[in-house]
Amino acid sequence: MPGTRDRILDAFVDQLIEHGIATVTIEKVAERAGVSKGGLLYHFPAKPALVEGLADRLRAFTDANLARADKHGVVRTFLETSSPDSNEARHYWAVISAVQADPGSTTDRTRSLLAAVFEDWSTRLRAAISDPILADIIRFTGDGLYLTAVTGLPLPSNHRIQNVIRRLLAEADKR
Amino acid sequence: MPGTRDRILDAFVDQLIEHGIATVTIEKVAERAGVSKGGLLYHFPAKPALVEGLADRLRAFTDANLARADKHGVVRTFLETSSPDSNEARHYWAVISAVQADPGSTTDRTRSLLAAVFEDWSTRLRAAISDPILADIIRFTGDGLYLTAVTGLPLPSNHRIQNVIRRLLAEADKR
Amino acid sequence: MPGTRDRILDAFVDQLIEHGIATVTIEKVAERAGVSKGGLLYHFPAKPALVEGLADRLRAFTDANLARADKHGVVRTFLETSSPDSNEARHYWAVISAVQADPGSTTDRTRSLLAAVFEDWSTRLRAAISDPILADIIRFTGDGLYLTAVTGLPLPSNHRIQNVIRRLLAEADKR
Amino acid sequence: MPGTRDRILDAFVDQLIEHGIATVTIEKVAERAGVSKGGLLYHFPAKPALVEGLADRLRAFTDANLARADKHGVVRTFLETSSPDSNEARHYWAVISAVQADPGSTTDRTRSLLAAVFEDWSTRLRAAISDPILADIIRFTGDGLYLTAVTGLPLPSNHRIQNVIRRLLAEADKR
DNA sequence: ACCCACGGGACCCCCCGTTATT
DNA sequence: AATAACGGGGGGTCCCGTGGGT
Repeated sequence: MPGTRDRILDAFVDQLIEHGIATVTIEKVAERAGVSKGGLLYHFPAKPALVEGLADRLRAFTDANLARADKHGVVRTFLETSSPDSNEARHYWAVISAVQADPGSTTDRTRSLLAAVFEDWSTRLRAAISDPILADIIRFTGDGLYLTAVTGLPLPSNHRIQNVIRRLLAEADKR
Repeated sequence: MPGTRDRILDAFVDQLIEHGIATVTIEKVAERAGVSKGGLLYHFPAKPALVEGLADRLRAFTDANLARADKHGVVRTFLETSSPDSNEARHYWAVISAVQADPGSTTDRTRSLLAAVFEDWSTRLRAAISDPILADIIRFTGDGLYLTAVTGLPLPSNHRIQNVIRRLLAEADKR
Repeated sequence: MPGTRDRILDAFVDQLIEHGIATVTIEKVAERAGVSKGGLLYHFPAKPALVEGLADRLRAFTDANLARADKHGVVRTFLETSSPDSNEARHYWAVISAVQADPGSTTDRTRSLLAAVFEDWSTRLRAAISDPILADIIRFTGDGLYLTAVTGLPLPSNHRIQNVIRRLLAEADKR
Repeated sequence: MPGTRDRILDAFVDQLIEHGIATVTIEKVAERAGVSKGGLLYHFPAKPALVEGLADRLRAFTDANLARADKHGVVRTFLETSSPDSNEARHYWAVISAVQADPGSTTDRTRSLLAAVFEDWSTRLRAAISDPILADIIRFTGDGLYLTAVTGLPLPSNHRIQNVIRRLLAEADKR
């Protein structure tokens, strides 16, 4: 059984993905995590701390994926972790949502953790692909794909998406 | 002097872009628009109606840009309107933010207006570019670029962005 | 076609009886009457005036019934007008509801019109029935019956109610 | 010192009886109960819950009175509890007022509690009085008396009221 | 480590009544 | 006689965070 802290963060992410950041209240998260509100606030003294907890886990997930990228290939790993179902992607979106919805109540640490994750992938892609412009294109395509999915906008058919991925992989190999 | 309705919607977009959806309260919007709370609610009886008003204007902006695309070129126009400063992009983001923050309180009309705008650009790009996979890549790159900017994530230097755009324009011309 | 004033008062009574005094807003009444809110407020400058208009009509209905009582018998007429469907009973209840819900915003005129109607029936019953105690019993039974029905409490079967009425008529005749 | 819940319900009843249901706001009730708005809402998450709390207490008062009726006589106890000053009568009226003012926001539980109290008295009266028609007359007279008092309509002199009660007691004894 | 009871601020929205206009 | 647009107050309730207790 995972620790209380992790159960709380899981509940936060789940609630946000399912119903949107505006519906994420301390009470609902606590309930989903099977704790009382007081219990939650013991672990995370206030809402920004919750988001920071998410950012910390995002950092951890990213580190794991970056390590995996050494063996499986950077481009492939990047595009895989961009799938809206991956833990990294879910946390990525959760933190972005929270920060974006109310930038005023975001801790500096959250902001820099988020930016670092973004930069790390960008750097790694540019290191792995000799053509730097193509690296950026891959980076933005991945983000566009992912954000389109996560914002609920209509996605092209899976077939088309696979074609996009194949093409980018091929281009990256060519150079 | 623009009509009250439009002043209200302007204030809504401005507040959201500047401070995030969580800070958009009826009262602040009313104040920014120079109208009383009651006056605002006369025109938009509830918050979802405000978002729907935004979606209507997004539709109008998109129509104008789609028309312009016939003369200026689809790819170029698309990438231009993706600039976070364009009226279309601002409305696009505002509506996405609102829908995403609380999908439960979004009208069906808002949802379908938003999806239609997305689809219209996608269709137009695929019609203008003979290589359909490239069309999708351009589409997602544009979205990724735009959403990165608008979510406050670190953007690459302007130089790099221009290179990406130039490359995509060249590729689209080639085929 | 009835005048606007009467259409408004009809709408007021209908809305109150159907959905309760708390749901009676100027706007809803206006809509039901097919007038704009401004139109309504032209005829009744404020809410207490509306209730007073109702009390005036209650007075008129009561006068008609009191006149009818001379021919049809006081007890019988009283019990008939106590039926929750009669116009007098509906107005009676509407005014009582309004006064009771917020005695603070009731005009003196409304209050005295209401009391007068009550007293007039009481006096007339006592004049018609030689036994004054029986007259009071009939009076209160009628009110109890009526108020039970109008407050939505469970009524005895119609058979039982008819028995009550028959018994009271017989007793009144006896003395 | 009574529990917070009870202090809140007391304040609710007092405010309603003194100034009418339309003046019963959460804030005023909280203030009268010496608790903050938030504190009140902790115990009663919404207004209908408050009314339901009243209905629960009405049920309790009624049970106590029904028990007392075994020793003191049903008719006498019924007419006594119909006095507008009794706790049962006050709660009875408060719940009826609330339900009647806005039937749409009444919980099913409140409705059935109210109806059950009404029926229980009715049944008990009919069991105690051999003449069922007289039982109904007593029932409605009691209600009429009580509701007349509580709605602020002019009551006959106390002397006349006592006569009515004496007469009914005598009639009930006779058969 | 966790929970219950509570204070208090804010937000949404309702609703009344006024004013300018026709 | 009637309407549209608007100002402004207030009520319900949500939600955060605190503090005492276990």
